[in-house]
Amino acid sequence: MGLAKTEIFTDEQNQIALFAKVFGHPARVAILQQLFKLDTCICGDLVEEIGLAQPTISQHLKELKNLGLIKGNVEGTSVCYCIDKQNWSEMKNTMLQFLNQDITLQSDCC
Amino acid sequence: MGLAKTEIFTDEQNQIALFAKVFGHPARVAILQQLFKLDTCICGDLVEEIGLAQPTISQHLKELKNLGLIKGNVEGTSVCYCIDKQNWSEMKNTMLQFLNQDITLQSDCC
DNA sequence: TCATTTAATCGTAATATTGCAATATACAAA
DNA sequence: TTTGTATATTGCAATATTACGATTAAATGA
Repeated sequence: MGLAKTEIFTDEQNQIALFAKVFGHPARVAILQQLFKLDTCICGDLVEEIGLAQPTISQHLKELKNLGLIKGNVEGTSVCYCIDKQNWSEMKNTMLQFLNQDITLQSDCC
Repeated sequence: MGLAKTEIFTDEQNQIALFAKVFGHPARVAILQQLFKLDTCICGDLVEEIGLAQPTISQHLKELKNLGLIKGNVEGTSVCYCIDKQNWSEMKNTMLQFLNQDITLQSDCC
């Protein structure tokens, strides 16, 4: 198969999985950290910084953009990417709720 | 390829990606939510609850166990799974640090 | 012992992901 | 217009993931 049976899960479960999936590759983690670190926008310096081929970085950027976590502005021949703070915040709420499930859990059982 | 070039990333980036990857499938999200919800351990009721075949659930449980997020106790013919609170907490710290990167970010740039 | 129950493992088909070379596109400068 | 620069897209090979039927393994009960 190779494809998840999304129809049997809730929207929330699918959404969490979608967000998590995009963080499931170190290159995308590194790209996001770099964008946060520079605060200001960055272009294809990412290719040099990360150390993967340009088409590969471009592909990862596309996935991040598809989820709305980053946005890109064309500036001349180069493109300037940065974090979409609004969408990042919304994503964070969803993920935090999932991660914080343990605070209501009483005791170990096994 | 199909395999990530983990050697060019930091341990932290790879670890974040590993954790995120395991959350990147709705079935594993659902399993974890169910284990949290029941507080007490649950066995292969997960198979009925989730709606995937038994070998599929078993496979997902294995991945969660490999990362240390859950543990399983054999009880007679059945196996009782539950959250490993200690490891969950450690994972959460790592993920929270990643998700909270935005709190130091000043202003939008693009 | 033998049948039953429960869960893990094996094998495999269908599909997804990763990475990059080659190419295309879009813009700027000469 | 031509040339160069930066990025996106295409195509493809290697590998990973998902799902499940068939089987195995382990424990219980008759």
